[in-house]
Amino acid sequence: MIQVTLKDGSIRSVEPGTSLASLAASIARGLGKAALAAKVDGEIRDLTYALQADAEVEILTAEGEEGLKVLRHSASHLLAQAVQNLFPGTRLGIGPAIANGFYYDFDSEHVFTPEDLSRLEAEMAHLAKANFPYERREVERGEALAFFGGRGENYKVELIEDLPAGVAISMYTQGNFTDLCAGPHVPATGKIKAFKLLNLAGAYWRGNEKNKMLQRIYGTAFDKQADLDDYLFKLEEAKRRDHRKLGQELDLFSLHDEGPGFPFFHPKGMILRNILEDFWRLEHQRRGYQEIKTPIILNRGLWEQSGHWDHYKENMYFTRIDDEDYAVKPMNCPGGMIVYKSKLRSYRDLPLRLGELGLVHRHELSGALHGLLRVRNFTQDDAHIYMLPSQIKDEIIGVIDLVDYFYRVFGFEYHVELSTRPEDSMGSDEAWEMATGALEEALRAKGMEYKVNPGDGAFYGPKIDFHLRDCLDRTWQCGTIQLDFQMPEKFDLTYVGEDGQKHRPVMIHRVVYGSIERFIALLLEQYAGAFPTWLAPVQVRVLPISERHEEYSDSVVARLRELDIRSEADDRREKMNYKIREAQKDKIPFTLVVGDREAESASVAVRRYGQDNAGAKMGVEEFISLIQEEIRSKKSIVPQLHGD
RNA sequence: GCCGUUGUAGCUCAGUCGGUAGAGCGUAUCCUUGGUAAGGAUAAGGUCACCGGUUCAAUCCCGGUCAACGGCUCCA
Repeated sequence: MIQVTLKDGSIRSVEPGTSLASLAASIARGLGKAALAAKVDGEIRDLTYALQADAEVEILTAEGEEGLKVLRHSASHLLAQAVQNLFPGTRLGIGPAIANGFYYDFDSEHVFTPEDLSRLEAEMAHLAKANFPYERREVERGEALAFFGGRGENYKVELIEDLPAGVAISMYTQGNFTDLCAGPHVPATGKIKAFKLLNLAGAYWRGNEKNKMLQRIYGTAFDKQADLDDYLFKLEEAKRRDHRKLGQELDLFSLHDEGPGFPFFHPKGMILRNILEDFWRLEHQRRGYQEIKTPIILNRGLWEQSGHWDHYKENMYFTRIDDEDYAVKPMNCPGGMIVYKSKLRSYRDLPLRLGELGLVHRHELSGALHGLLRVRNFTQDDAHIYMLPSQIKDEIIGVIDLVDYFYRVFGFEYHVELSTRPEDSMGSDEAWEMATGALEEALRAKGMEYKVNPGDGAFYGPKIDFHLRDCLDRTWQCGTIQLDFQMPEKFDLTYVGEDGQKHRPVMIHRVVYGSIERFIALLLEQYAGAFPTWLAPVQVRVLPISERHEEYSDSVVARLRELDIRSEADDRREKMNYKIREAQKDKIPFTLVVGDREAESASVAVRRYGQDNAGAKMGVEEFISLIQEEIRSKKSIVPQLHGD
């Protein structure tokens, strides 16, 4: 007998050779039915796996993330089977489970259309009903190559050839379909009950743009239809809070054919921008930053000196002035260098923190543009910190704290990534190691968790990136801290040390919002367009009940405006219900209804955004202190994200 | 940039199997003077993305361009 330790700590004795399926069934009949796979000593296995020695076992069901992942991976095989049945000759790429579902990449003569998706779903349902078991077979490399080679599956052959020697090569078969796959899988296709194919996309084989583009089909699968319906509903909800839609509805900004990727900001969008910038200036001033502004177009020589000409040219725009080459700045740093060098600096001046809200232009690929999240010109809330080597750690920590403070104010959750040296970069290995080490050290000192992105750094230095999430769960880099030993060298930056000699400063490039545009997009999605009072373009709308209340309504607006509370009156000849509805649709934090009763007593009837009840009547001055406190405290209510 | 889809009024969308277009919302004007999510009437508003081709005739069919959307690649 062997001893099996279950997740709850209990121990069971079973015969050697007992399968995980029968173990699950012996624990509870329900578990036997729900089991999809199991974790044995940390490794996820098929239920057919036979236990041979003492082990820790956790039965996985679709209730848990890992079980759901196995289910989705199996669903991708089901899709591949359906595709090959309906479109014979289609060659297979890869088909993994991903965050909220799965995909499979295909190479087919046939170009898949959205209509094909429902046909494929029907075929998948048919194959699921047949309840084919997923059968695992481990084979020799030669056999695997012969099998897939014989079927013309050149992508699978390539995968097998790249597998390191000594690795077990396994194939899974369900009915008439066999795929190269490490597994594990659910016991049989019948386990896949609730699934949906979502969209079609092109994807380069192995993610390399030099390779052929395959056709990718995305889908998702859940344990129960109700869960699937719930997920699809959430997707619809997410679309409702899409910043592109809200930006138009709330009249914040627009995008036009005349300037693809170059956003137009409307009056209300400008209010928001300006608030974000005012807040930024205030907080930076408090932390010892000074502000500068450098030109948007600068001479070619500067960009050659900075390395951008060699390493960033594809992303830059150029122009000619008086027969000389100029470039539109894609980054603010070279201009900042010139400011640093405009006078002699002493070690006493360091750390020197120079901030710049700089408008940069980058030529992004046309297919990459996305609302305000990916544009071709944007304002970076940049700053460059010039310092002594001994100040590096404290300065990085200072920036980490600053970013954290900002994101907290807006109620953002974020995660951190550390990006290391890319292939196309400049500088010595030692400098890169030193810089990367310094960033890591600061992260460790803050006790922050982070993910490493090898090769994702800037061409002049490694970086710490802060990522925020959009309404569709995609993450976007916003804040970043980049340690740079190259630019000071390239530009021969110096400071005069205690010893009276010239020394080389170290510098940090950093942004907090990242880009004002991107940050606004994420704020819109974060609040679903219902901005907290301090950010709302219109904070108060006053609704006079009839024409004879206009005078009073105007006096209330005038009083509020006197105190810089952004207010307006809606004195259209419309019914109260109509005006209330509009004020709610415009997501204005406070709607004040004024009629005879209010005019007589210098009061207002306050209705808050999103609250159904007719609000309380209160004195004008009382309302003013309420809203002022709310603005001062930057109070925000973050609506539930993603409904979960 | 690549793959796929889409492009009709300010917005959301119908429609025309080839005979130059329609609704709702919004806007304007008039009526209604109203108490917490849509009162009524009338009117204005479109080179059917753009450029070519086929045709007696193109918004519709074909080709190209541009843009948007979903991805891939890339990135704040």
